[in-house]
Amino acid sequence: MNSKISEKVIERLILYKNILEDLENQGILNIYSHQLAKMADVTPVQLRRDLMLLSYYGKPTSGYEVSTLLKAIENFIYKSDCAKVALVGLGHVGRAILNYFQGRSKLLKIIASFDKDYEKVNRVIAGCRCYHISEAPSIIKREDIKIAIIAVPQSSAQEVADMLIEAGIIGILNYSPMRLNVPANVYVEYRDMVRAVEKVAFFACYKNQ
Amino acid sequence: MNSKISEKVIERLILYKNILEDLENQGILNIYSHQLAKMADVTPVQLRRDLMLLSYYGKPTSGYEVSTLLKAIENFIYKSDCAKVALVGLGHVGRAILNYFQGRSKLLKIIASFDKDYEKVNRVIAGCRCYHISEAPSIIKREDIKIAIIAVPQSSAQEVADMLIEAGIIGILNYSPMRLNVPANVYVEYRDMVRAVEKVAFFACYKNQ
DNA sequence: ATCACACTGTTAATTTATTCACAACAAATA
DNA sequence: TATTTGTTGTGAATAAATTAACAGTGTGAT
Ligand SMILES: NC(=O)c1ccc[n+]([C@@H]2O[C@H](COP(=O)([O-])OP(=O)(O)OC[C@H]3O[C@@H](n4cnc5c(N)ncnc54)[C@H](O)[C@@H]3O)[C@@H](O)[C@H]2O)c1
Ligand SMILES: NC(=O)c1ccc[n+]([C@@H]2O[C@H](COP(=O)([O-])OP(=O)(O)OC[C@H]3O[C@@H](n4cnc5c(N)ncnc54)[C@H](O)[C@@H]3O)[C@@H](O)[C@H]2O)c1
Repeated sequence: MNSKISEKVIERLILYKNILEDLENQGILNIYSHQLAKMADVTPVQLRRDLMLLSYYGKPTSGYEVSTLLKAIENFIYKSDCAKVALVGLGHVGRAILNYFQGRSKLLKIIASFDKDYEKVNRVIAGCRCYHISEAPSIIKREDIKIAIIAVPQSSAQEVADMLIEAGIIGILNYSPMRLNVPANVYVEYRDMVRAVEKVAFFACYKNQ
Repeated sequence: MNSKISEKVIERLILYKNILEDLENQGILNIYSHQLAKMADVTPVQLRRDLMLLSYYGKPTSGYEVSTLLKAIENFIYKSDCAKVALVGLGHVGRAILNYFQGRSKLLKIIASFDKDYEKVNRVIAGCRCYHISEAPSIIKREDIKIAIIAVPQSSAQEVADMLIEAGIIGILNYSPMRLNVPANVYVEYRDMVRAVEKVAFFACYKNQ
């Protein structure tokens, strides 16, 4: 049917969505492509091109209506069967994530967290209870959770991933530096901050000769 | 001189570097492009193409020598004048970063952290002392720090960025969701985990129809 | 009314990134 | 020695992403 949707377009649409949420909160009703593009650090043409994916149309006179464009993007991006998220590993990173995440996405919710440390089990952080990792398969299946965040040490990441996938997880955000071996239908995104800083350091210097 | 270097190539080179470090620790001396490519989830051709940026050559018989290829990539990626990193904001995220980062990059070191909360000032975490944010300009100038990680609340991110840039920072890794307004010579990378999870959720569902 | 304007949506052109296809090569084998 | 094998490095081809160019359109000024 559709031609393949690229990662970059989706990243940009999600960014536009964020910006539009802010604009809506500020009570701004309409916006032109060049204004929104500036806020997103893209060209106006690219923005308009990206919006072609949606079935949404602005007006040459008043530009885009913030609320309806926002809805159109949400509609395109959000898949309601991927709304529930599990978090594995309640160490430094896991807690930072949990404290930050809840309520920040209109659709996505972390509805369970897991750890192997009994000190952490049964604690409730940001409205989310922590269960022992051994309960993960049954809870993930029962709640039909499809998305997981991995924040366990590198040495446990692969075994945790195997277990999650076995239980039905199809999307993983992996904060450990471990490269995961997963079946083809599972989507994995890696977030290693060391790599991120190295990239920044390279391009910062590169830009300045 | 050279044609422009793309972000994706650099991200991949950094990933190859990581993998090669692991291989070196495992005592593996040589590796073929198809093996390394598999570990990095790229095609062998792409890997070889990427290595064309380096002035490094493998052998048709034994492939690449792990140690020398690693050095070649380090040589290409690491710019010694961007080795020092500052961290601003010692909350949940800041502490997670500090605990994780030190010693994981051969070149980069977080040599100072800053917070406005006097409770945190003078604490030493992972060998890095925390200073009051008001001291940031002088320390950054004195130590000639060029790279910074921002982990303060969204509401303070722009003012912190302005101050850092004024003090000489040219590369920022921004963990707050705030879009920063910066001069053209400053490179900014954004790491918002809500956006990341939303991307994962989209593509996980997309992949599975 | 009509014109100039400022904007959107989209086709076409261009640039960038990836993949294909193969020459060159060194070792192993017959 | 000649041949086969498996690899690298890269020019050429293809695919993907971005940018340019412009037709269409409602608005407000003249
Ligand atoms: N991407 C980043 O920015 C970043 C930053 C810091 C750390 N990290 C990585 O994230 C991961 C977590 O880092 P951290 O600083 O939070 O570590 P941590 O040691 O503070 O926390 C790890 C948690 O995982 C739990 N755990 C360990 N094995 C488990 C298992 N098999 N099942 C369930 N839970 C298990 C531990 O009990 C602990 O609570 C590490 O892999 C680290 O390398 C990433
Ligand atoms: N990218 C992610 O994965 C992720 C995850 C969680 C939080 N966040 C974001 O990262 C930022 C920090 O989150 P957190 O959970 O660590 O928050 P936090 O409240 O735990 O920590 C913020 C820290 O910044 C300090 N601070 C505030 N204003 C400051 C200023 N002007 N100068 C210096 N220090 C200042 C505070 O004293 C505090 O120590 C927030 O913007 C949050 O939105 C990002």
